[in-house]
Amino acid sequence: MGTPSIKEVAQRAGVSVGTVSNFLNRPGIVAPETRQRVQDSIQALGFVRNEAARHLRAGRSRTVGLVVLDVTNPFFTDLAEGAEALAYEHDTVVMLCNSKTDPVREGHHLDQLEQQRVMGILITPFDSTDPRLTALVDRGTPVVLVDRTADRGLCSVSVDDQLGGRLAGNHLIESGHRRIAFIGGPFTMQQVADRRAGITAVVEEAGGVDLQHHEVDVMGVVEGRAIGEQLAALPARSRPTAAFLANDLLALGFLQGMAVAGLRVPRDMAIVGYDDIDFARAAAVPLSSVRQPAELLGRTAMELLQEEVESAERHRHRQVIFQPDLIVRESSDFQRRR
Amino acid sequence: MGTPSIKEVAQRAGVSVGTVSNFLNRPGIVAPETRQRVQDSIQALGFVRNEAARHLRAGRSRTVGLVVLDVTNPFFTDLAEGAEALAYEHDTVVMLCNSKTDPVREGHHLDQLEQQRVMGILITPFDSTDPRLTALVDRGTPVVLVDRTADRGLCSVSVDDQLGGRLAGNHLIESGHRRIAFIGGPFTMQQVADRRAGITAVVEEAGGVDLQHHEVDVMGVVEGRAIGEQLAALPARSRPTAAFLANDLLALGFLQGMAVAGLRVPRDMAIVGYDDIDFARAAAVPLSSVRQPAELLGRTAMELLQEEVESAERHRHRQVIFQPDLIVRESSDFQRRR
DNA sequence: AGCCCCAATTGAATCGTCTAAATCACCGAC
DNA sequence: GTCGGTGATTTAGACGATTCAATTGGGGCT
Repeated sequence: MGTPSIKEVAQRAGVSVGTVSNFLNRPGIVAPETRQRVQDSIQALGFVRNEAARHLRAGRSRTVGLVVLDVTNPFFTDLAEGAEALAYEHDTVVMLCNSKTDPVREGHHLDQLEQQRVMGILITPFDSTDPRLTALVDRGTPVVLVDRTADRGLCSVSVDDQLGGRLAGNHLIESGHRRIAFIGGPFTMQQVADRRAGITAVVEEAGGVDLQHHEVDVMGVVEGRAIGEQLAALPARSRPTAAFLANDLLALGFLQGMAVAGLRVPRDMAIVGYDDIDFARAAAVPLSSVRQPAELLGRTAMELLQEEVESAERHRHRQVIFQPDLIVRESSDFQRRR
Repeated sequence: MGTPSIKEVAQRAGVSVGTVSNFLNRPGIVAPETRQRVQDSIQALGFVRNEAARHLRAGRSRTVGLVVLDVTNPFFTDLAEGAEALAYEHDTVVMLCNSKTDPVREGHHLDQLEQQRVMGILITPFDSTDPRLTALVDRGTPVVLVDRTADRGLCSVSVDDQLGGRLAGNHLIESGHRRIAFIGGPFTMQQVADRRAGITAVVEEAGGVDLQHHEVDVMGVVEGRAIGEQLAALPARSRPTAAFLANDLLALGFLQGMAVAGLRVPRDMAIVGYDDIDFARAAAVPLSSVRQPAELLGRTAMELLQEEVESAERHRHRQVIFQPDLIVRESSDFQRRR
């Protein structure tokens, strides 16, 4: 009635279940005409392998969990793309989970993934020091941090966010800006904190530059626009002349806010975003942005995980760190006279 | 060594596996102090239920596959939100799969989901007549079409796309537009075809209106902007004065294209989008859009699926159809004198 | 004392697949 | 004609949780 099992396939083909299993896993050792009979039987019955049984038997699932902060952010889908590409080569499936920057949702997803005994988890955690993560590892589920640097016993793949912040800051300072806004949040998130630390450092080194900080709960277009309108409403004398946003969605929103308020970009307000997502380039005013190699991040994270799974015991955790690049476009391409 | 099983929990608590299972599934029938002992044992060993084993025994998984055309489109994530909310109430997990409007990827996801014996699949298919879908159902995996109307033996949840097209078309015609562009694609996709049919119908009814059609491969911001720049380059005399875009991402891109070309919206070009995603409202020029109840769609689809799974045999497939609403905002709010 | 009943617990069978060891059939060589 | 060998196939447990029929141990009642 339900889906046929290997047993029924065997029966119809007049062989034992072992042979069918061999056909599926080691077709080479099955005699050609037997192979044909089994093949026909599978076809006729519409047999589909039962992954749950395989998994139970193997003790390990063939899926990898990928938990990201925001699936609507192209940065994360590009990242997922990279991870999936490599997973595909390893005959492995990726289960995409959206935590929406909410620790409760994140926890729920982790629970589910652990119950499913996933091969491993790639995660951009809300809080990378969460003890839950190491607990997972202790109980046998490998975890690789993505877009976060691990300090303790974990693999991680990240981009030097401090450097990213410095690149953006230097660029704005060199363009003559003396009042700069940093916008991002929550500040407790490591990436945001690092980017902020980067620009803060160069601002202090430069001297005579005023850096103000604006925190948001979620880094989306809507929030960016709100902050943009808020800043635009300030009198020109005290308003920042440049803004560095901790991701491109914020920056795109911010840009919209400027348009609504009638401020020109970059003349009245220079903008630098982060991630360099595809439509940063396609924005009304093409957006300067700190580029991260999203796809490579995802691919490398999956690589580390596969490595960890395969070499098991003698695995040494690694922290891979990539360098960001500043891509200057029209939104910040304006020399401000002192 | 690996994760402890129910057996080890039982041993440590000095009870049988049956009792541990009872504790997990029907705690009420376990004596209070036994319950405590089992609880302690679980805690001490860090026991985590093995979903694969439950699933194998139950013959049915507790996860539902949700295959969407584009996870970066907020319409689909809102939809996913609705589906997940209801899934949560049914103690069920949603596996989000992104087909990226690519039939090959879609097929791969369907294969994986079937091997996992998911409880059911919610899908916005590339092609709703794909025989693969009915094959799935025949082999025992319930399928609910989302944002598509099923003709044959399937449940579906959709929005009246022809009506949506009519609403947009009427609005533009009544505002005095006589040269209108419809932009979307691929035209083979049912929703796109229906929206186009809707506006085509009202255009024909009105008479004296010129409707031109532009097809795109993928409905994203980048494509919208490209078409926008293309139309903006036409001489004002022959250029359409209004555009109806088959989704909001296209419309947002189109709007950017106008800004780049220096055309004013809505004076030089009126714009109506589709889906009414959150940041249609937040765009530089707030976007008129045909609203679909995304979250409700997702929730209802999951409802139909749960219903189908539970009532099994005596289930009658249903096609739920919602009505769209036109939300008029600044991007089309301009009376054009004839 | 004998009986019954109820609550609590146990034990065994089951789900579908995989694997290692065992069996079988067949062939050629001595 | 027997032995060894090879290649193909079968058999018999696992894997971990669930379920249901069977068992145990008290109480309460007559």
